[in-house]
Amino acid sequence: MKTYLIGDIAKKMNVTTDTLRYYDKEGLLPFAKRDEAGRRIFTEDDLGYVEVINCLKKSAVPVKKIGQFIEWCMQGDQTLEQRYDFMVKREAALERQIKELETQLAFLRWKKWYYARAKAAKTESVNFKPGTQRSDPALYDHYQKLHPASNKFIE
Amino acid sequence: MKTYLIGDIAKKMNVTTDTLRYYDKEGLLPFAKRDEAGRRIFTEDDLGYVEVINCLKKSAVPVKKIGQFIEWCMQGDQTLEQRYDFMVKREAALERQIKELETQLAFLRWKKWYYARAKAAKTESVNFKPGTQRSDPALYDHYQKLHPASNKFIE
DNA sequence: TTACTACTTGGAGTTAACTCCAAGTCAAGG
DNA sequence: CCTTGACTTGGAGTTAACTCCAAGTAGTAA
Repeated sequence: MKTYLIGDIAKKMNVTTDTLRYYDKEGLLPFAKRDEAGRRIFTEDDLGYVEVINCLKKSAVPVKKIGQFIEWCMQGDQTLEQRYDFMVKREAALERQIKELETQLAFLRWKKWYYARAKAAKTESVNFKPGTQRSDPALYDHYQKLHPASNKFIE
Repeated sequence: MKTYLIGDIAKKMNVTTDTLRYYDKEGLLPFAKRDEAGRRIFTEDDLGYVEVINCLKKSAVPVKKIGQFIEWCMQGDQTLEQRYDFMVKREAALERQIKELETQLAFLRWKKWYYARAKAAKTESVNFKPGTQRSDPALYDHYQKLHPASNKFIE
């Protein structure tokens, strides 16, 4: 059966071998066996775990929590409930995070428009509320009319 | 004119006053003046900067980069180009990040479905490719037919 | 007036996630 | 057979972003 060394996995995950050894120390790779030379070997089966670790990492799940999940995987069928609950919680957390980022994106786009307008006038003051140094609320209203909320999901 | 102390801003941003003093040390709050007692005072005008800092923080922009942006703000109209470019880059980065998270969310949902199925059977082995310990590719195909890609944007 | 907060500074400590290094082992290619 | 490169361990160092003192001052409410 095809096996992989730590460097192969590093390439797949786009991390360094040092990072993988750190993950191993933290309990993320208990499934890795060793060959006669003491080198970590990964099987085709292990790639499934690697994929999960990668996904959780990219979803900003802390290493310790990933370790907990992998530990459950090692314990077999008695932890199916925990693993399901884990996925439910992560799904909810990620949905929240994406919504949060959508909000920030909308703000960034308003600021981009704001600076485009200031740049065209060669002065930020065209955006100010008369007699102040801060953005005119009427300008934001105007922006919102020009840019009705997009990025709505198809349900 | 209405002014604010550090604690007021902390409440608005939902951070501690220690965190705000750390931000000040890092150059994020150069607009803050001091009262006779040496306390930082924030004006209505400053709230605009606070809002931007908050947005960039939530978008995972490092403190140093936020500091650079605020510095440009302090330099006036000669940096409008940089500030516009900054917003363009941040918009693109955030769009990329959201797309990445959408991908991970899709994976998490598949795994949730996978564990729901395993849980119902009281054993993960119902999901395995016969003769192996890993997920049957045919199962994933099946899942994809049941769950056609949603979360597409309205353009 | 007295107590109670909220603020000030400087600086030390913490945590997560790497990142790097030294010294050594092993295997495959020429 | 020898070199080269990939691996091994243990452990130290780094970075970002806080987080937590201690010691002191200043404004507010009873």
